[in-house]
Amino acid sequence: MTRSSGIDVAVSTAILTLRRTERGVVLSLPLVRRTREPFADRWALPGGWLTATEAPVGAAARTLAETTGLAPSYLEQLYAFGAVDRSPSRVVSIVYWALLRSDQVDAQSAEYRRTGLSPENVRWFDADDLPALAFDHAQIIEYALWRLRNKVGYSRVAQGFLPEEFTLAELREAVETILGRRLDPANFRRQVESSGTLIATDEFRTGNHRPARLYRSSPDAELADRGPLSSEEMSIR
Amino acid sequence: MTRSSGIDVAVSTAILTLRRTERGVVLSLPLVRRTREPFADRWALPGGWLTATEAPVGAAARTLAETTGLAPSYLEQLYAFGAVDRSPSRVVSIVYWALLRSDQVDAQSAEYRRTGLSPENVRWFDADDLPALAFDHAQIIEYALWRLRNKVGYSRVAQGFLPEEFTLAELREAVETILGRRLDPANFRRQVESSGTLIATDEFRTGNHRPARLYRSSPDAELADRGPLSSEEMSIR
DNA sequence: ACAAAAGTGTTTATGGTACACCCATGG
DNA sequence: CCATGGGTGTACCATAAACACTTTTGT
Repeated sequence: MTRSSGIDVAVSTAILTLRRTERGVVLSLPLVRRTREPFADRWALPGGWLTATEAPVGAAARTLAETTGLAPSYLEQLYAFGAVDRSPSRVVSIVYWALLRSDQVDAQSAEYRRTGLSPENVRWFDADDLPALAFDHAQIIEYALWRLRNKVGYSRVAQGFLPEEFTLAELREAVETILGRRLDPANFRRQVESSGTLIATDEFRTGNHRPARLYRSSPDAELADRGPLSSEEMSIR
Repeated sequence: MTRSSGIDVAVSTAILTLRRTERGVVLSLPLVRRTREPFADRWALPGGWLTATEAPVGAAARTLAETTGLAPSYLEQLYAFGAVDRSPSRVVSIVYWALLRSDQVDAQSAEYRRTGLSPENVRWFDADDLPALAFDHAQIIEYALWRLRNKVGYSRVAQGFLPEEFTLAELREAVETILGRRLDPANFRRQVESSGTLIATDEFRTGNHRPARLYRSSPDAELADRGPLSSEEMSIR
């Protein structure tokens, strides 16, 4: 039997969320500091080896939970990277990309600050201010961001960043951050309203000005097309 | 070292072309009859094990050439399939999809008929009339066709099926076959002309009626976005 | 001359964009 | 009552769809 011996399979995930910082809302992602060679002490995408009894998407969900303690609101395969020279040993990485609700990330961070114990070797970075990365992870993140920016235009992935209930201004701010440009509030409202992906509640967010109606994601559909995980998904659901 | 031992990596390719049959032009693809277990005697996508010294895209191009004797006009990664139960042994398949120029396929078939020697265990099937397939290859082909139909709407992949020079009616027939519906010739002409992806020649195809101008694909751009193969592609180019 | 495909013109609908304007609340 | 964001109305422009019409060839 001639098989592909000598090739290891890894699963990594680009985990994206929106964080409120001094310079406004920014796209952020958690990275893990490597403890071994190759690329010891460099930052890398969370991940690990694919085990014999685990589906790739399951491995992605597991490592995501291990590094962040959270469940993703969206998870999709990004690409399989397998160039011969991308690692000293021969590694094929199946990379996923995921979205986390920013309120859950904020709650998590507050919890860490409160208890004083936060995960070692995990840190959140702004997507536009990344450190030197291990392997080809810089290009991978670049591609994940491209995919996100692309998909936000024809799907409702942006809702994956937001809590259960949100205002249209909050949804618009998320999209604006992803795209890196401002949108017309009036036109944004009409587009998203006519798309039928939102459910208006009777509640309002009260603040400094006129209260804004709260919406929630319509539950009857996916945030976006996630590809052919029909069969794969069986094993995780 | 805990690695992903026990997992084999395969590369398969859904190779698509258009063939002229009794019932008009149809989407077709070559399948290979398996000679071993599992799924012996079943039809399957062309492919093989990923070797330690080969990039996945290179393996796809190689097996494609081995089964068809042709070079693809388009080649893109489709998805990495890795469900635990998709094969008796643990196999992760990195699947690509490719387009072949129909004139090259026709010439190849004519050559085989002429010489009498055609590849054993390889046969072309209509995409809408497939036999029982090995593994999860039926779903894989379904997804490849979905991707093609999707991408034909916002790129010029359809040109990958056509020879060097072609008429707008031929391009339209290709798109109509992919989408499974008729298009308005006048509107189709304007859209493709204004897209700037075609170069008009001074030649005309003479036939039963008014001669049609021949066009060729503009060479300065890809047929479609093929994802992040920047680094991978280095090794094959 | 006629059939049929190549190619042009015109009308209408639709969706996005820009922007003026009104509404409701906190201060 | 004023500043500010929430929310509505409307004109404008680009593109897609539908379809009438002209052109050019083979028979």
